[in-house]
Amino acid sequence: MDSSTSTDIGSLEITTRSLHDQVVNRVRDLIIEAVLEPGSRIDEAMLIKELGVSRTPFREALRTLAAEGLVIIKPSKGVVVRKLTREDVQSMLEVLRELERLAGELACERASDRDIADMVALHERMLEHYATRDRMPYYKLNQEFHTRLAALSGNETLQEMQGNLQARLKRIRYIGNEAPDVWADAVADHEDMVTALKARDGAALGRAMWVHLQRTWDRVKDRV
Amino acid sequence: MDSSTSTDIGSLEITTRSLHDQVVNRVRDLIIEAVLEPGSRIDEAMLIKELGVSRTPFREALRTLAAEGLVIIKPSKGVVVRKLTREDVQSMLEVLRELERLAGELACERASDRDIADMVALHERMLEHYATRDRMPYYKLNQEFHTRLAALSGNETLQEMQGNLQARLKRIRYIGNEAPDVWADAVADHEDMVTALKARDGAALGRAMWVHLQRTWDRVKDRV
DNA sequence: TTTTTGTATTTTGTATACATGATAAAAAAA
DNA sequence: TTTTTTTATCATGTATACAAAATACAAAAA
Repeated sequence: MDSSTSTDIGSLEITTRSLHDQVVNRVRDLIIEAVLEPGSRIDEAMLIKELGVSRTPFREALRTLAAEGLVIIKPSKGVVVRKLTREDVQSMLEVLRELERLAGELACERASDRDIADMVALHERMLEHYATRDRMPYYKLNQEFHTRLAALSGNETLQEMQGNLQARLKRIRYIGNEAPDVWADAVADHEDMVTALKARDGAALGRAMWVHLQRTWDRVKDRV
Repeated sequence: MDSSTSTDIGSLEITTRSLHDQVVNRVRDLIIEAVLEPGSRIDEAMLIKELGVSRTPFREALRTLAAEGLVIIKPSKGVVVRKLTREDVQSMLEVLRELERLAGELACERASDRDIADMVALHERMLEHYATRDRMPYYKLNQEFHTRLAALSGNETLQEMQGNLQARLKRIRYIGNEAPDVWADAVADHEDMVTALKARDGAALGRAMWVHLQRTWDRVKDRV
């Protein structure tokens, strides 16, 4: 073998992910960050030039994103970024609420002490960002908190579906956290969650997560 | 306009679905019916000849099916039909259980009297097939029962995710119904559901559906 | 002026060709 | 004979070319 691959140190591997995967992730981010605006048409010719790929992997990527519910492919018409209606958001949060409640219950049964300690540490870092009112880092850790709690459920399907809904709702959630009093409520909710998790009280954690997402809906429902 | 389109009678429109959609549905059925066996490699060259399409729509279809969780695409290696492990099935049923419980609760709130009457009628048709031990037609109506109940929830996201899990588990469920005593149990479960639905007792219906799916797991867990 | 009809242009859908990486087979070395 | 290395073959990934449909535009008729 040649010298570049002979020194095979752990995480230094060449990550030559397929173009498909790269395009999926790139375009997904563009949608989540609203660079590609909800409801707007995706100009294939323009984007493939921008991304420097051919139509084949790009169109395959759109099929994947369509299956994830982020874009709508209208046959022979084109592709538009999915625009969430009020009903869409409500139905997603209604489902996400149950998924996260279940995640909370299962996490209390299945997480290791170490896992729980990590969650507590994550929560404390969130509190620090709240103290200094650093919205963006708080927001990112918040996403991670929910993602990791889903992981602690030990249920892959749950994790997958929670991740999917979280991606679809990402922008919405960000919007919902703008008012300061709302932020304080969210922090209080998290406090309840962490308390329940430390006590491994599944029912209480499930309830806390359910309530948290119910409040999320209350917060965002007037803005969609 | 010309004469063929001037008489614009409702459902007479030309349904020239894209090759992509046709291939997705066709291959999905092949997987569900186990013509393409779990764990087996999908021979692209062979199947496109069989289906009479070119690689492009076929490969796009595989991306869609991968996103649905029915196949696994291994980069540069090929595509295999996803083989469900015991853990996969358990995690799916664990989630499906909660989704259907939620569907039951919401259906009691949101379904019209007409909807409920239709469900009861469907149930009665199922009983007839049970009386004559016609397994296949019973099985098909059973699928429809669960699908329609999800629809009555009025929650599109729930419907979508329930449909997805149902598709992934289709074969498993069929297997689970083989023993006659098991079948009797399932019928009894459905009796409880219909009773609760008629009374619009959301909590009871939710519980009945939860229990039904819990039993599904008990039935199939030794076979996967 | 407005509507209709035909035509040009653009966009989308599908097929095919080419490139790259993986696997299997054969040849060379141990 | 076994192992290694090289080479050939095949499958997959990507790009491009061609076909068909949709849209935009212009000319003709009302």
